[in-house]
Amino acid sequence: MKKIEHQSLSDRAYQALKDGLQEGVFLPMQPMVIRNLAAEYGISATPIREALQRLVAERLLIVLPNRSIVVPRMTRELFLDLMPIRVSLEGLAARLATSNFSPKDLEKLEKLVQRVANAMTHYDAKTYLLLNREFHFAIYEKAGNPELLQLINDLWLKVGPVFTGLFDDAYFREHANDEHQNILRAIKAGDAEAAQHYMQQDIDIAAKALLPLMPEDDVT
Amino acid sequence: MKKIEHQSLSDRAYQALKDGLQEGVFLPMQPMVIRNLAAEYGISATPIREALQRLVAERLLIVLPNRSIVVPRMTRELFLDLMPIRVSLEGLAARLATSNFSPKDLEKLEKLVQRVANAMTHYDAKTYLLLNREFHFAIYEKAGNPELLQLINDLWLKVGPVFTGLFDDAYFREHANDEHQNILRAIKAGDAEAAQHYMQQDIDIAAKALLPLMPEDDVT
DNA sequence: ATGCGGTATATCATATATCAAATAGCGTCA
DNA sequence: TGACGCTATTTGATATATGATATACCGCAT
Repeated sequence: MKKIEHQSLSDRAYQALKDGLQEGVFLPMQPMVIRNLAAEYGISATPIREALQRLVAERLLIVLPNRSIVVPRMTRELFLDLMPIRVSLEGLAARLATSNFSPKDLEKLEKLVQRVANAMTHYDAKTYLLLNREFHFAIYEKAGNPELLQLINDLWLKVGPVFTGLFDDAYFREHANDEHQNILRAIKAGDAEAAQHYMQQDIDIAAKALLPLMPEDDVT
Repeated sequence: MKKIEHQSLSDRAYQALKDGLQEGVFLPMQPMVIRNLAAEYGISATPIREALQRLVAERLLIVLPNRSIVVPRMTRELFLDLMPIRVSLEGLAARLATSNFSPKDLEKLEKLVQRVANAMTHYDAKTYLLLNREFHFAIYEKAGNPELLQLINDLWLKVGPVFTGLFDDAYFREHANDEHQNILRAIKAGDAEAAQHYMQQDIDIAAKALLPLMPEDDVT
């Protein structure tokens, strides 16, 4: 008998909004009006308001001076602030994870590297992005540090929407999977420092590919 | 004419609760009952609930399976999870900060190191803790990365309450300010790598002093 | 003494009404 | 035409009532 899982409306609204964020449904700087969202989701304003406030507390949304809540526009400055943090935390995660892989885990990781390569060969940006994320989190989860995983997940939610620009960069397209292979090799060799190094390289290269796409500071 | 700053009840409740957290007013694992807090603060349940949910979203509070909200008890495991993150982020902040100090900033930092030493000489734990925090954040703020500063601030909110145990450790009492002096020297020399290294040492030494005080995993 | 069922109570979650604040729109005046 | 004042409207914030869920307590049967 399957346990009945109760989920509050607030939690469900939160998840729906978060999915919408990930899918880029909400335009940056466009007010997310509580009453409209409530009507759209067929529930009252309260759980919507709670879900929005929660996303604000998680810094995925911001409150403007007129109190409306919006998806922040990614700016060059914010992007530059986030990158060293990602390098630092994701490098740490790769280092912590390195000694925690079973042969089965390694096999899975190998398959992911291959599938990433395949997606790139076919210029399949959408699949690439999904698999890239899967590859990275297959490693970060092995770090065995829930707090760290959560922080990294939050970071990805913030910068995720701009990853779609990665395929615009020819250098990136050609070298993107090199670092994945280097990371994999280091992990297989149990070389935590190397894994950290190549993970940081991967993030650095991606950041350099994306930076030209970042708008100058907000001109709202 | 001073601008009239409007602050919502929800924001004010949030700040009051956060202050309470910092001062250790709320016992770990003791339910924070919305109605009681609302009565105590003289406002309705809604802004209290919002403030609590916000603190949950920031992971400073947790929701138990029975839906009550509590301050999580710091466990050995959580502590061990948080420390490498602190080492990583606060080391990064020290490194980023190193080239951003004016002579006046350095003077201020020097005074703080002296005052920390003074508090230790007088076995003044309370003053020590305040000044220690002030010293650290004087540096982190110089990193010029608001996202990073926020993350570090959050981490300090989580582990802050257990810092009171630092004075219990004789080794720590004797060596605590050594690293501060090393950090200061590195910053004055503009040596970002050294500043990072000594900052990480400082956090590491403090963690080792605190670890014996950490209870085994939750036995609620 | 223990386990079970039912009821009462406590407390969270949600809906709704109302209040508070911001903005839009309109008319008037210089 | 632009600035100002006023009103209406929109939208967030809060209060309150009610629904939903969890827990405590009691009585009864074994």
